Amino acid sequence: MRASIREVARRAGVSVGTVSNVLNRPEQVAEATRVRVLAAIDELGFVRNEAARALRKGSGRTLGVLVEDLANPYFTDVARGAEAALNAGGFDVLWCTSDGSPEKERRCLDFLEEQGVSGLIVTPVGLDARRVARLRAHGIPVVFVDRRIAGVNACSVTVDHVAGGRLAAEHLTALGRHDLAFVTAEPETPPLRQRRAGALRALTQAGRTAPLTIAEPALSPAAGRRAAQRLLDFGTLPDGILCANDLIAIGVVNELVRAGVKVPQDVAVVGYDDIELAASAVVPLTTVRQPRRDLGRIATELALADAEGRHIVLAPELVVRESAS
Amino acid sequence: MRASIREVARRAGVSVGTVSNVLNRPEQVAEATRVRVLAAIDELGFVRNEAARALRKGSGRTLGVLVEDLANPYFTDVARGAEAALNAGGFDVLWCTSDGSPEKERRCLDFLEEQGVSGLIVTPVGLDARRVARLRAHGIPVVFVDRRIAGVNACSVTVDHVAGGRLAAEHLTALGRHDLAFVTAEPETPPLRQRRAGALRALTQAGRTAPLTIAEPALSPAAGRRAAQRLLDFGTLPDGILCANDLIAIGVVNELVRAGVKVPQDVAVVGYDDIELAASAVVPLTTVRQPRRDLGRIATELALADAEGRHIVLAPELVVRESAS
DNA sequence: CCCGTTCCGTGAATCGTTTCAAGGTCCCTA
DNA sequence: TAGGGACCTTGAAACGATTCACGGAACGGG
Repeated sequence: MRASIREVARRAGVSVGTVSNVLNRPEQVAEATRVRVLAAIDELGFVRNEAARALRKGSGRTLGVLVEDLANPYFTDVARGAEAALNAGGFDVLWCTSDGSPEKERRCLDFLEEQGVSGLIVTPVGLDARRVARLRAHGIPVVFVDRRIAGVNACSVTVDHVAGGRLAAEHLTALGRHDLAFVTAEPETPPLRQRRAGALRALTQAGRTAPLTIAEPALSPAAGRRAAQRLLDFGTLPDGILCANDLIAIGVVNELVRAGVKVPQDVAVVGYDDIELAASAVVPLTTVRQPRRDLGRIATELALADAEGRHIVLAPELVVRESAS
Repeated sequence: MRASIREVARRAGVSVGTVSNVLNRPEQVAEATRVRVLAAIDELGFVRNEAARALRKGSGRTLGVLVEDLANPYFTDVARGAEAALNAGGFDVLWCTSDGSPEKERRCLDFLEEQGVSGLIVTPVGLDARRVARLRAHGIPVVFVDRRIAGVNACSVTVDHVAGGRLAAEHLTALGRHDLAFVTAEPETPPLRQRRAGALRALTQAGRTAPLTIAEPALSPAAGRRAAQRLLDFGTLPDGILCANDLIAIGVVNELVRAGVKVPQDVAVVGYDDIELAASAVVPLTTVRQPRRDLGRIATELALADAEGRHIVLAPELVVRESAS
């Protein structure tokens, strides 16, 4: 069915070792032989059997990337950053999504471990220290991205979300907005909690009252719309809204605009992430940019270098557009 | 480093064959033995080496899914439909993205073939008949999804985009909109061309003039905004706009709303895909829904069944919301 | 008590590739 | 012409799981 290295060897009139050399160390093979072997490979449509190669070499040339949700552009960008860096290093990526479920996360880890990945990049959901220890014991370096898990000994690349929340809050107060609301998702993952904590800290340090917090069950535009509806129903609107991410912020802005509320004149809105959509929203979104591709790239480098106990924290950056200016 | 089946066998005091039986045919192993083996597996943290298994069995338990762009929610949903169906069948998915580049598509196919996938689901970009023939000769069934390639003998699952374009156009004319524009991307992939052709045919059949066509280099909200700007610059707006997909439509609507144009009163806008964002746009989007998860699911079933020459065409459905009503 | 069955477990062969010690040519130099 | 490199090529031993023909044990019926 599928030609093996042995048949290529027979067709080219050489030994299997030579074919392998052509594949892996072409410079050690005489020009004439190499040409003959390559011709045989082409004629037979030979494709290397990666399973056999991985078995022999002890580990593959793939890295596992396990993110929470590929429908969220934030993760897609992290993933792309990782992929670019990996391809440059001659590796390929095995993608998995946990969909936020510890159960599915476990299944994905099983899969990736069985596949013999030589490293793992994860946005952890329910991952425990024991599992990570086993992975490391099996020679698979683990790098956390976007968030860490307390007490687990693995590298991580994160963004300083506390600083990000602070940036957002300080921007709104600098604009003279003091009656604020914070829209987040429930249950709150650590990054979301940190953003809110950063904002809160900035406000209390400035002697302001804590913002009203509204939680919706998802991080989607639909959730944002519902949150804005709830605010509208209260009768009295805040003059500034901090959102846990851009998708929610887009929903909030859409609902406000629809209700005839002027953004930013009546209510200023700040998002988080700076996804591509943010700039082309009805009212271009002021937001806190995360260096997403860098997250992916650096995580990859740590994983490939099999680094120990390094924790990289990247700085977020405020991007001012019209929705809060 | 990583325990093998042999060490498990030694620890449990049985032969490797028995361990393999516990793993693959547990009912054929006596209760007491099985318990002992499972305990050994647990103590050693044994994980099956999929490379060895795949090598011996001749092919893995994975399917390759190669889509154009995971950042487009359309593909994410197709992908999810496929994953759900695959997991149900005991398979796992290897994701790849071609980013619309034939070169990257080739690399991904090489990768997937080396990995020994037992089937392939592809939104083809530059795939030629020869390559597909080779894949089939290697025992890998290929299923095209979203679009087909002329003259290539492979199963396909597509949506009737001509009918979809027609639905959109007829809806606008039924609303009394006769001065239309069509916003698309350049270069136009077959599905886009078909949508436009369907719309055009519906209009000419109704004795209407062809719509003005505007092409932008991408299928993004940013592109939609630019297209709308160009329309605004013309001075005289159409009263209906057909968009090649929802992402573009969202950009168009956003820009129009920003410019003070009333949607749908002044200009009605119709999208295509019915992605999640469509329903929570500033003006909820009237659009043509594609059964995306069904696309993924059916493609999976065809691939697993190793079907021959079947071409499934699914029907699109008009979803009327506020942007054109 | 013997034979047939059923139930479990064994161990060696096998998958396709990589690796490496060993051997073979050829050429250059002394 | 012998000796020594440099350069190529070979062949066999792994890697770890699966499979299967075979054999031992236990049991029941005649």
